[in-house]
Amino acid sequence: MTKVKSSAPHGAASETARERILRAAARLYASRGFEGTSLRQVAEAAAVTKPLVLYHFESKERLFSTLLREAVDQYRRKAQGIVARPESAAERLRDLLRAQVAELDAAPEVMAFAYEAMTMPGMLPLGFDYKAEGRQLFGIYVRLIEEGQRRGEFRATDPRCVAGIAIATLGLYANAVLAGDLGRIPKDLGDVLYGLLTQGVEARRS
Amino acid sequence: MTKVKSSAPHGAASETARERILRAAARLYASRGFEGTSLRQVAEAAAVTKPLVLYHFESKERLFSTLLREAVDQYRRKAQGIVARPESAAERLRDLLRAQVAELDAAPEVMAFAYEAMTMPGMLPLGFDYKAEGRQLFGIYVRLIEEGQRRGEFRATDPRCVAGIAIATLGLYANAVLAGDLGRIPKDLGDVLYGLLTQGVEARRS
DNA sequence: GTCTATATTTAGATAGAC
DNA sequence: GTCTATCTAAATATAGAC
Repeated sequence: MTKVKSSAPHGAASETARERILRAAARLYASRGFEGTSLRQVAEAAAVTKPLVLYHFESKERLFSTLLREAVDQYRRKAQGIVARPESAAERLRDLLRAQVAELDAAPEVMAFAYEAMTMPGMLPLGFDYKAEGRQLFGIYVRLIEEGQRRGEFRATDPRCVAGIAIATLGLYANAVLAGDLGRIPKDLGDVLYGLLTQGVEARRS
Repeated sequence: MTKVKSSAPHGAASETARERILRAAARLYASRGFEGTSLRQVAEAAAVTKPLVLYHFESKERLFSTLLREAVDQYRRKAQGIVARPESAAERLRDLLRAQVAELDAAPEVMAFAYEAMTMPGMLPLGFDYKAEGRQLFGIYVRLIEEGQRRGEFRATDPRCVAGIAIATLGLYANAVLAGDLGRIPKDLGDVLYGLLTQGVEARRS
């Protein structure tokens, strides 16, 4: 711990250079990909110099992996907390979608970045299997659908397809917001997605 | 037209260097993105030299735009042919999904490449608005859903969310195949996706 | 922690022989 | 059409002052 000479203490509101770098990197990686983003661009977007980025994160790869690990850990912890609840599978699916939509709305650049890193066919030469983390989140959805099927709440269909639909759609919305095609995430996106996932679009005869 | 001195005539089976370059580029762009893919990598994957790539395509950007235009044109023509049929909206939606799944299965690297280019938040400095092309395909889905709603076949919900679900899911499967997470596209993916999109996962009381 | 150099590698692209 | 050799610009990363 070094001496605090700026106005804000360590964890406080005023944004440190390190935090600015992480935010700028998430946005750039989401937009241009890992190899499409240079340290110069990150430094400029964060209003610092290139060597300072390397001072804080050691290398371009470490900046990427730090960012990804933090994002995925956060999503996974929240998701695990929701699926562990003693409710019906349908209710937990609804809450899981709502929670992920809330995270998407709060930081679309982080979700777009994480989705891209997870689904990208190529494997970046990082020191850890970052895609295994993403598969865990996917697995949470799959197990929830399977549980609902065992309980008779959900019909027999490929649970991985259902999980894929949910995650892919969140990724698409994240990209749409970042691209400016969508001003903001619709407040009820979680419920709309839940409604489509469980009921479909087809009109019912009453 | 230059003199034909190799064994195969212009449009024939034996793969030309030009075609090998296009295939290799689709795969690499899908995996690593535009800026993450170097001409050296494209040349190596196509088993030619770097200057030959530039001889055929003039620049890295022109290689990318040639590839994207051909892919999107193909998808759009086929989609327009299907939605113009005199059938119910539900039947056309099913056929559209089946057709896109067939294209996904035939060339997953092309669909993954096109999906990534279309949904990527950042805009590459190419000479044309390549994302407008993708929005046309999206619009085909949206109008089909809206028509189904007017006919009373589909219930009232956000048609853009339905279109997004369909397209995003196809993109995810394309990436999964390319990444090796999925051996092959399931034969019935079009029907499974259609079933989920129209009926949802929820079990019905009979 | 933050900066100004600068070293080193690799990128996209061209020239010119065959 | 395809190659070898080479140019120029930009990338990641380091050294060292403050």
